[in-house]
Amino acid sequence: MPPVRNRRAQHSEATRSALLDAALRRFVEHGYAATTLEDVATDIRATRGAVYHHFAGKSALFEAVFDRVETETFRRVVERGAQAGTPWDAMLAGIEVFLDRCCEPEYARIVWQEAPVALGWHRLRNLEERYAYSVVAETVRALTELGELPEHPVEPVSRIMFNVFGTAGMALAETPDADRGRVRDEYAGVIRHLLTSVRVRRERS
Amino acid sequence: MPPVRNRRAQHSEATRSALLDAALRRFVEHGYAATTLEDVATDIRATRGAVYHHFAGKSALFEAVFDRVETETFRRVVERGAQAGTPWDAMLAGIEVFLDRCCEPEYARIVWQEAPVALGWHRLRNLEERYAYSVVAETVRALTELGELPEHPVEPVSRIMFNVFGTAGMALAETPDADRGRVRDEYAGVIRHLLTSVRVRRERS
DNA sequence: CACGAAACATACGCTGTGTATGTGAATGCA
DNA sequence: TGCATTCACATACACAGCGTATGTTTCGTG
Repeated sequence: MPPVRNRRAQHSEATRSALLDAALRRFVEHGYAATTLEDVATDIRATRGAVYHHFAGKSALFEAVFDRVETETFRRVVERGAQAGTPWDAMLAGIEVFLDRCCEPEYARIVWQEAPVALGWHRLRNLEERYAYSVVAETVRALTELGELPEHPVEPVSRIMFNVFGTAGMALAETPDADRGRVRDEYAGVIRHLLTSVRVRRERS
Repeated sequence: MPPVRNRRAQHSEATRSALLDAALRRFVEHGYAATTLEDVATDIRATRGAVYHHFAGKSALFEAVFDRVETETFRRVVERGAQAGTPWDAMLAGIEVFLDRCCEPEYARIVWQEAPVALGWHRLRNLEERYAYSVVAETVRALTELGELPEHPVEPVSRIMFNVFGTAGMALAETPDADRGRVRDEYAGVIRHLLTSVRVRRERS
């Protein structure tokens, strides 16, 4: 089928969105390396010209997809966290939301499996600074200040916690649908145990 | 300078080794994506033909480099662990060796930064099964059986621990030489604290 | 109703991988 | 000792896929 010729100015935003949808699907199903811009374009009956009109290049397209997925996740986590009573409970609630999100293939694959390949380690690190990591770091900072976490430099603690969550994300990304619920709960259990263990037990005065 | 023509059968192994050396240096200094097989070949005054004679392709070359680096690390960790009295102390000692190894740029860059890009997530996971992860998993299994670690499924606990170590590796990979000692000790402290916290405290009977 | 300008499509070049083929030196063998 | 074979590469070629430069259609605007 030949490309459609009568795309109008008003459809611009729709085209961009359709490209993001198509790219997301391709990246999730076949991975970053195996998807061509040609593929993405023809999926919406357009050409690579359309892609390069809306995005600076292949990795920029991935970044846009990544941004969409991460922003949505970030939103959900913060939303739920705000409903909790204490910072500690906010964190626990946020983890549950996060783990649920990791059960959706699009999140797990894009963020934890493909992103390192597509963006390279440094770029990814810079991006995460704006999304998930910033939330974790802020939480750790607050909890340390409240005395609920032991006195350690915030940076390594945050990095470690961030990657602990990431471990669950990566694991769930490759778990078959049938087992995903069980594995999710296993990780939830281990993480809760871990956090409880490191939580500072204050003496009742 | 033109390629050398008089390479003899006896030099074959030397050529292979030289290619690995050159590749390692290139991958560490410029990253996987930015290094060409042409670069690697000319570094030892050969052509890409030599590379394709010894290795199946670019990613296979990286795998060989990866194997070299990981095997050496594995060896050191196990060696030191064997000297410890108890399994728990063996683990702690192994962690110290591992963190020292992470301070060497070649290890941190190859294993923690470039490997995901070069091999993709799945391939890397399969490889790690044979190296670092297997050691961690075996340790966790043993410690759980001894009752030193709480009763959790071995798989998620091992994955999480593995990635906690990985966090330190990644962090050290991008830490400037001047700060590396300090950061190393920060991570060592946090990890020790973490492990001590989750260790099962048994009642003295 | 010319006249941009947005929103693409088409055409091209270039880099780097992989592969197929060529070549000289050593080695086995009659 | 001559010749064939094989190893260890070098050379040459094909091709995929990214990026870029340029063309074309449609619509808003004066």
